[in-house]
Amino acid sequence: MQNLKDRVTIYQVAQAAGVSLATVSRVINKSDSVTPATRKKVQDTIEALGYKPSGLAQALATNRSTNIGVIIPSANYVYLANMLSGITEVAKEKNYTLTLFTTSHSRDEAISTIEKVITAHVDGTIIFDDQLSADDVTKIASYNVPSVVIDNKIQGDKVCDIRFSYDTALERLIRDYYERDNQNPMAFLHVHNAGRLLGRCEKVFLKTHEALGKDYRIVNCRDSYTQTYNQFQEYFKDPSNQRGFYICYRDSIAAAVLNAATDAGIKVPEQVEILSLVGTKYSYIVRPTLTAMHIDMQEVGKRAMYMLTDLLNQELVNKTAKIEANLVLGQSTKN
Amino acid sequence: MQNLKDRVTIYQVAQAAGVSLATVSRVINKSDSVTPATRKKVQDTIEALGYKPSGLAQALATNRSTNIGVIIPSANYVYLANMLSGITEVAKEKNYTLTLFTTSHSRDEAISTIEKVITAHVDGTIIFDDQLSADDVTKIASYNVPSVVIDNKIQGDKVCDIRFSYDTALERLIRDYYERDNQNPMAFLHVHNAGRLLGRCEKVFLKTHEALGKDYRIVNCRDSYTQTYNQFQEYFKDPSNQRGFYICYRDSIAAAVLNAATDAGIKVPEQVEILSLVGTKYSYIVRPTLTAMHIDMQEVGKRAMYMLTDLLNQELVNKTAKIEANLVLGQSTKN
DNA sequence: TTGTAAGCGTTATCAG
DNA sequence: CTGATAACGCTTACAA
Repeated sequence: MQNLKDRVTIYQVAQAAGVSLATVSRVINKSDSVTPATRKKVQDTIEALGYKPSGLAQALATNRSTNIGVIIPSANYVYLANMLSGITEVAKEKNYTLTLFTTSHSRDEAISTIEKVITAHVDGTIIFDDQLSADDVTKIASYNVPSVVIDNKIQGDKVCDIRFSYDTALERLIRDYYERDNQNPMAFLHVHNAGRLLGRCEKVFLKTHEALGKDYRIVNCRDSYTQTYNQFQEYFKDPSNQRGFYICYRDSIAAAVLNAATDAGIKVPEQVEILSLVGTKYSYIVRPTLTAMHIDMQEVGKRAMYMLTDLLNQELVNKTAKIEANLVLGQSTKN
Repeated sequence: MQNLKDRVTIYQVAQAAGVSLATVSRVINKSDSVTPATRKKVQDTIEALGYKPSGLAQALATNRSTNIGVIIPSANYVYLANMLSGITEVAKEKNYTLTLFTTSHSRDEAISTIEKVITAHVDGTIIFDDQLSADDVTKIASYNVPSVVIDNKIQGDKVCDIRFSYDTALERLIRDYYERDNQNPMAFLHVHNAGRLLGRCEKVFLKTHEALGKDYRIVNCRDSYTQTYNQFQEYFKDPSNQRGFYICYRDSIAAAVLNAATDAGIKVPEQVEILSLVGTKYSYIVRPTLTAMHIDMQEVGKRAMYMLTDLLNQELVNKTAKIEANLVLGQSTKN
């Protein structure tokens, strides 16, 4: 244990132990070809000097940083935090370190993120970000960093993906609703620029309604609890809005609609029904509980990290994984 | 733009541009001493070849990784995600990259995390983790990596801290409660190993009750919504528990108590009052809304990152910052 | 089994 | 203003 400013280097250890740096290197890399005696000697002086190898130098020499990059729009969403948690778990198991890149939902940030990822010299990336296109991912891959991409259909030499499937569950839910002879049109809360996932759901919503020949509503709103809450306080003043089924992006938005309704004395689910598309644990913490589509994001994170390590070891068999969203019924819908 | 496997190096750029690598280095480092003509020539071939400098090599040469480590128990808590979000924002501004280290609430993980942080060669760390002691932080500092420590009183040559203060607000809240001539004893939900913050609050709770000569209760529970919810479903069956004031660690726990109460037909706040110590936005999403102590963790993250960059630039004036928790009244308490 | 020496891709100090 | 050349701390053939 030392207290000096400068790091102890492998060279100093070698000198103190009376061996060459190659031998020290062999010891820290657990190479077998080294006498127990010298191994011990080296280990002791490593201990005595408090030597820790420089990951930087190792990475430069081996061309492996044991570091993987995670690209997300922000750390501030519960479902992303859940995913991050799953990633960290497996990363630890596989002895990788994580570096975080956020794009703040902006294209400009996304561009500069790509640069950063490349100079950062990560061994691979996990990407869950709507700002990054297939071209961007290919560009990253062209610098020899493989990626697993979440919620985007991209595959290539060094790219695999994990896709979410909401289609079946969502379509069935819509059909079921009208079969229970509900005549109030469903409403879809459209959030501008909220990304692919919501976009795909909206498409399913539209298609299914067209197929059924049913009317529907699109309500524009923001991706913020407070703003949506305020908006729906106004919205629910109109009696014609006080009935119907509202499909919301995520728990916060659904909760905003839910609270605006109940705070205005509207009965949920008797008058107004609500669905959250991206459910987290908050869907069962609010009252009434929210009916929500669930995907275990922690599991997605783990899966992504496993796929990535397989990809890095060139032993990945399946280049794509599909994860079905699960409808969990709560008290915010009638059935 | 190239598609080859191996990275383009500075040397290849130099050769292609017909200059020495020193010149290329000057160009990418925006050194002034280089002719506009050659600068352009170099920049063009950099563009043409799609060259990105290796951060690894730069770090090794300059002894600066422009990378800071964040040490937290898990990414899976909302308030930590908020903090992370604040950190990323400033990190981006200051051109630092973030690497994430999680200790999973375990001492063993914490130990190995220290090793990892040191070999990772980060320029500094932000630590919000109860598993790391002052000694651990000092050890990290002895390897010449400065730290800002959150919610722990540690200062040193290269260490500064940000502390949370709950004492004043909490004590006043308790005194106010009994002055409103409430005779039902308050209850403190004790979570085993939940860390310093809760421990300090418990101490204030005990001291204030002793000073007032009031009875109190300690209820043991787990740091999990579901478990606490189940526990309190049982707990509230006992009529003697159906009155009182419950002080809970964080929103999830408070919501568990809240829901267990309301689901059992107990009136909140008329019969049972509830306080959350670590409030997040979920405290105003549940119904009734939760009275909670709030600290803006996003702001804490920003502040931490600012302190760290100041520390790194040796221009930090104040080695410690204190942040007062803010009591925000909701519907879960009477006043 | 161990040591020597040539990289890994930069920066930085000299001369020129 | 530009070009050699020596670090930076480590790994890894190749020799011994």
